[in-house]
Amino acid sequence: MSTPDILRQKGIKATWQRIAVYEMLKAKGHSTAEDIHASLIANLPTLSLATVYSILNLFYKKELIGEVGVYNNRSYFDITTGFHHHFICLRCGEIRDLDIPFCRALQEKKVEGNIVERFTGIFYGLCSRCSEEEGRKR
Amino acid sequence: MSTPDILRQKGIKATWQRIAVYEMLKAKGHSTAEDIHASLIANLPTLSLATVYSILNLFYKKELIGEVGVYNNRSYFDITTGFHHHFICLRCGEIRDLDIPFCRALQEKKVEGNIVERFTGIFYGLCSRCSEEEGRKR
DNA sequence: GTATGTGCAAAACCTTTGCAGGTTA
DNA sequence: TAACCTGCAAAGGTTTTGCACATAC
Repeated sequence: MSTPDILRQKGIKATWQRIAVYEMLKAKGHSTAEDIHASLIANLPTLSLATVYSILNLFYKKELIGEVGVYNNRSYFDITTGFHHHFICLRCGEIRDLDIPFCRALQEKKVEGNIVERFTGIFYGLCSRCSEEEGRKR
Repeated sequence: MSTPDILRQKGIKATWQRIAVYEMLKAKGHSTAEDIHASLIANLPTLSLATVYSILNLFYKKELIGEVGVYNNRSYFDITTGFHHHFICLRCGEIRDLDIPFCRALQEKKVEGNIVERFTGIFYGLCSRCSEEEGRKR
């Protein structure tokens, strides 16, 4: 399905700015507003950062995109919407999707009597590549 | 053990500001720097917000306290340090500790080949109390 | 054509920093 | 006493807002 159709399906009017932001998030994976703006501005010099923020917030509210969470005081967004965990490397900053089986409570969208709407799960540490490199140094 | 001793045991010099912040976090549970400052300022008018920030960051670095994560762009701290999940109610803002059994990978401090140092897991939704109240309204 | 989105600049917000003066051990 | 901590104010960085203009449907 084309990006304009994906947007319209969620009730989002398809402007070229929105199409560009959506496709850049899909291409780059986990990104901040600033990341996406920086990547787009070369080809779209008139696109403003405030617009990127507003578009990402709209997409998130309409459940077109998900969020990784806040890292270094910046919000990272995710093209994937389903509940899943992330791993963030404190050395290289890479963000990886994890495929951890969820507990039954979460699959039922209920934990300890509370109704779950959203979930954020982040592991922080050394990614496998960085820990290999650190090991080689010693 | 007294608060000064708890601090010193972690290699933290026991000033009255630090003792006050630690005891307030223990009393209030999950709190932001602003929360703690607001609660203390009535009795300790000279305590500055910048000091509360610096104390909480110090405690966190020394692993005396934990963190819930970032919610509404504010960092919430936790008197408990062990890995555990939280539930945040989007209606009343209450933060609850959850007792979800962790997957084996996490207990091993390793997930998919990556070494885990820290973990943040937050469920967002309607807490049991709020969902009862909402149900009563309808 | 009309409702809605965008761009710009400024504001709002939380958090950190630099430095002078004060306090702990 | 020596090292360290605190308070103040100002700066830093991200995100939001208000308004005039432009665009999608």
